[in-house]
Amino acid sequence: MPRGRTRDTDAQQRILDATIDLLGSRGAGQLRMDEIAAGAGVGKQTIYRWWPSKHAVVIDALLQRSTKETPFPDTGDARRDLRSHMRGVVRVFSSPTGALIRELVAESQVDAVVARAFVDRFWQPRRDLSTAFLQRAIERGQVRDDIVVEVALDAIYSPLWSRLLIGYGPVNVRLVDDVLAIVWPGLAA
Amino acid sequence: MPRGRTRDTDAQQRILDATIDLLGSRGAGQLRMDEIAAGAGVGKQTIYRWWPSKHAVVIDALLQRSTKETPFPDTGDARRDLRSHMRGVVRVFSSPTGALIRELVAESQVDAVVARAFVDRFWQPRRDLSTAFLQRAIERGQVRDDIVVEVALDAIYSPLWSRLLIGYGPVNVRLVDDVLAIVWPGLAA
Amino acid sequence: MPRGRTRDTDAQQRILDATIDLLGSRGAGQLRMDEIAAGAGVGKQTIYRWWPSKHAVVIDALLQRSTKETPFPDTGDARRDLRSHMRGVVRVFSSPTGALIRELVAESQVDAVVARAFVDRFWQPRRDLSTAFLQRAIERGQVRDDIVVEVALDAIYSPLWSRLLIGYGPVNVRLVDDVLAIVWPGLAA
Amino acid sequence: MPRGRTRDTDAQQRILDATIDLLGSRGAGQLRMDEIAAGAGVGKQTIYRWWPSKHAVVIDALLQRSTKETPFPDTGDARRDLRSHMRGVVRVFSSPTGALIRELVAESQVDAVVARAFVDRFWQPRRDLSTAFLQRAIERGQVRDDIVVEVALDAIYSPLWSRLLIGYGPVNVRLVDDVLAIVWPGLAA
DNA sequence: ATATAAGCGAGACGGTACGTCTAGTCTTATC
DNA sequence: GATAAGACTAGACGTACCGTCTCGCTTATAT
Repeated sequence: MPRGRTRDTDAQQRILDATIDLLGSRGAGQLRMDEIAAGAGVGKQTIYRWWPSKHAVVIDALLQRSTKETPFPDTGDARRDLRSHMRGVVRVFSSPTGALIRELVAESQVDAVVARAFVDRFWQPRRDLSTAFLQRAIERGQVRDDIVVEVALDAIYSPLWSRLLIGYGPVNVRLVDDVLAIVWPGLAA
Repeated sequence: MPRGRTRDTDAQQRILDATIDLLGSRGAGQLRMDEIAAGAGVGKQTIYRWWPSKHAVVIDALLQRSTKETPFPDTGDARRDLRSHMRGVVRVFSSPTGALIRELVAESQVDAVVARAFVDRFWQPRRDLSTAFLQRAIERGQVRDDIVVEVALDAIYSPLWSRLLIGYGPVNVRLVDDVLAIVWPGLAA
Repeated sequence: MPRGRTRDTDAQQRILDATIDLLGSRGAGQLRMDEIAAGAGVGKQTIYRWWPSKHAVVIDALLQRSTKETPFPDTGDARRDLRSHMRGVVRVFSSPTGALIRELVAESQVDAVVARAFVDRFWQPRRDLSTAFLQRAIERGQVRDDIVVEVALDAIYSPLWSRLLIGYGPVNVRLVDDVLAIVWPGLAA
Repeated sequence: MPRGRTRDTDAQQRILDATIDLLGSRGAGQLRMDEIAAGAGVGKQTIYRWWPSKHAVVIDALLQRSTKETPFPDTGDARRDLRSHMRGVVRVFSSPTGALIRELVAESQVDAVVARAFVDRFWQPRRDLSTAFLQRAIERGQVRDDIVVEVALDAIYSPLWSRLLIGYGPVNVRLVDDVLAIVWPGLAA
């Protein structure tokens, strides 16, 4: 065993929790390093030991919080499963996680490193799950096989994203059904 | 007419131009009040006299620059007209105007006043034109009359927006055609 | 006679009055050009038409206000006349004129032009009167003829000035008598 | 002992040094916070953390620089000792310290807090030394015991001060002798 | 009577320094 | 030796005030 004080592994968790608390309660853009540190009962240096920047913390907080938040059911009915997943996305957007996402998208406009990390670590893994879902549905013959999958997913999900980010309209269950009503005809086999 | 020296509209224009130059050349988040003032040959106070915040300037710059940038043609063929308009949007997103939009969306996550102004002054007027277009197409019998127009427009345009803001894929002419391929079947009468 | 509207000589007076009012009521360092203009019901340009800077106005206000404020009596008794004059100085220092003087001395530390103007136009004329008074007393045989007159006047008056400017002690009638008690023996023939 | 990084006394010293350099080389009123910070290699916040205002820095610079600059000799000959001390004051007034003093007196006209600090921390301690000196001389029978000590010191020193601050005449060794020639007769027992 | 011209109040202008804020780094005493 | 505390550098922010410039109005002389 090395000498000296042992690492406080709990601190890392408290930092992520404080990040979510602050962003969730005050909204995107109101996050201060001093406050994360104070809220976690931690020195700022401890944060910077593990993360290179404020937004790296936010990404990890987002990843930890949102793991398995929106699973894909597999009932065999592709439309129903998709609807179920989209409802999960709506719930996430309305939760504190929504504030984390908004914070990161805001910073993504400014900082290409954050943008890259957000896409690679948050967006793409979830997109991959959706892609797999859609391809399964194609193989089962529930969805047409001549569509561009990537763009199909855009048509399905991006209305939720643009409303989250621009705020011109509600993000709710009703929206999910309206989107499907319009998009599904172009997808169904 | 009020007494006193009148507002220097040339200075106002130089401020908006400097804003666009700086945002266009350096990207969102790289805009500094001192630099706008220096670039416009203006004192900072002159900016603050007429705009309440940096982002109010950006909104005005955006509005001035983007007027009539993406007109709606009316050939009678709704799909063709829509495609033409979407290509215009793609062009705008790739121009310096795209940087203005990204700057404002970033700030919208943080500042509700900016978010409101962006929607009311930029987004909604353009959305109204799109809405009118779609309703015209419905009346002509080219588009189904049982869709939710607002959501239909989301399905059409939001893929462009989410790619602009999140950056997971290209925003180009190809995307326009792919989106139409998926969405149009659900719209066509 | 030149064409055009004639100068409003009353405005000049209102400017000086406003300057004294503001300095007198709020103290040195609290004088703003905008407020002088507003107080005098005048545009700032009108002030700058007649005076090159804010402190040039203050000097003129001081000169106008203090003319003949502290006359030298001539009773034939040099000590008594001197005491009477010093009492006048004490009164001036306690009046709004004191604030004008403090303002100008403050600016004199910073601006050599103001310093020069203050000495040449305010200080030296008064000093000349004192010098004349002292020389008269020497001629009459009431004051020794082997003193350096300039320095004798310093010994007499500068205690009042240093107290005005540094504020370590009161400037009152009692001080006048105490100063004379100490200095007069070195002056009396 | 409190936790956390301790005050960087070297930075503190560099701030005071930069203050003296700037004031000494450019004169009173030419001191800029940004330049002190740049000259000291320090952030502005560090200055404001330890001093409430620019002039609080100047006072501390003055105190540090002038400690023991003008000691009182004690040869037993009061007039000679006084002359020696006054020559020290003349030297100080001609040094960069003179610029610090002029800066503080200028601000004293405007800011009562600075005025109070200047008197309490700089003026009064030195005045106390002079008072003690004079009382010693009285006890030794070299100076009359019926004078007001405070005013005697005014008569001695204030000619130097009023010339420093108003600038109507030189502050040099000659002045010291001339002042003593006039004032000493009123003091000597 | 009309044209011309200077002075005027109002207030916008360019510029400079201010004091504040917060990111990310560095240093100390403590555990 | 890792930690909490917190001081550190750097740099943008929004405000205040100076002295200048410009507008439309007023007041006078010259035609």
